[in-house]
Amino acid sequence: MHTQISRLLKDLHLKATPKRIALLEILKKESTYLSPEEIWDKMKKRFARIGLPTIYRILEELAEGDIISKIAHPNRQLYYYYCKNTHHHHHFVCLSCRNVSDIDLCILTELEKEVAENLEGKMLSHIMQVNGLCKGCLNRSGKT
Amino acid sequence: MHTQISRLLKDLHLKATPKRIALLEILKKESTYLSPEEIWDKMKKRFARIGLPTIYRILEELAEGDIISKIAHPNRQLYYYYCKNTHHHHHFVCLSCRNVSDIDLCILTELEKEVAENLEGKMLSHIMQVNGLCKGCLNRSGKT
DNA sequence: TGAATTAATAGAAATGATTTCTATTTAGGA
DNA sequence: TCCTAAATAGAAATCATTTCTATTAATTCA
Repeated sequence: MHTQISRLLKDLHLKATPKRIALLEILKKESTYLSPEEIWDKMKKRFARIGLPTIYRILEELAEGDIISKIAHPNRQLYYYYCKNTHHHHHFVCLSCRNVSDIDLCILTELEKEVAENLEGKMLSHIMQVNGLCKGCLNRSGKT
Repeated sequence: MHTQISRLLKDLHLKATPKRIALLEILKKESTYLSPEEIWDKMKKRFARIGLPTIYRILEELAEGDIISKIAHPNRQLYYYYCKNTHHHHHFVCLSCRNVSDIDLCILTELEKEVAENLEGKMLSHIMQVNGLCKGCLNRSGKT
């Protein structure tokens, strides 16, 4: 049902357009992170006319609304991933197969405390991501 | 003395060229992070002929050798910063005045443990950076 | 239900940080 | 001092991302 997705969008004050719904469905279905162009390719199968800027815009809106998460790849490209896990956490991303695992180490409170108490500053955002090779890719490479 | 800087470069198997030495001097002198173009501007005052690609190349070499550190700005540009602190740590970067403070919370071992034990994966790299407003900028904005 | 209103989109074009390429120069060892 | 590999200049290319404007579509509410 699109109902839940529509609600999700409405809650963000975004109109539930077919393209936004489809994009979210695509990301939800995918188990790995995707690049904007890859998402575009999948969208082109559903829509005769669809521009890449639309993909970028929707991704940005959804990431802004914390519906999807950005993956910062060492190659400096951005990728996007839909994560069911809604509480604050971080990701271990496999650079080989693009799988994403949650890391539940919560450093958020400690960081905020450190910044507030020791530095007397204000934390606005933080980036925290672990890149590596997942279990599956390690095993596979070992067998080569 | 350039001697220490020369040694630093030699240890990385990089020739101690005047430009590499000057770039490191510039970064060492600076208390904030700088963009490649800003570094270029400063270098142009010392060298009649100097190309921006050279700046990028040197910065990459030095960052690769852990002599300087990259600052990933939310605006998606890279900045560079010379940090005296040589042990593993992370940075609190002020988005307003560009000051950098060290954060000594060491999550590295916990992360590695989490990845190795829970996920059975291999950590290759991690990004961890806290963005915000430093004490000085907070006070300044309060007085406005 | 059907305009009216406002947001969303297409498509082309621009942007701009970063990289690549080739000829030339230079550092550092022999 | 000479040689050779490494470093650099300068121009050009790359390419992810953004901007712009005209057009279309979703929602509102009479």
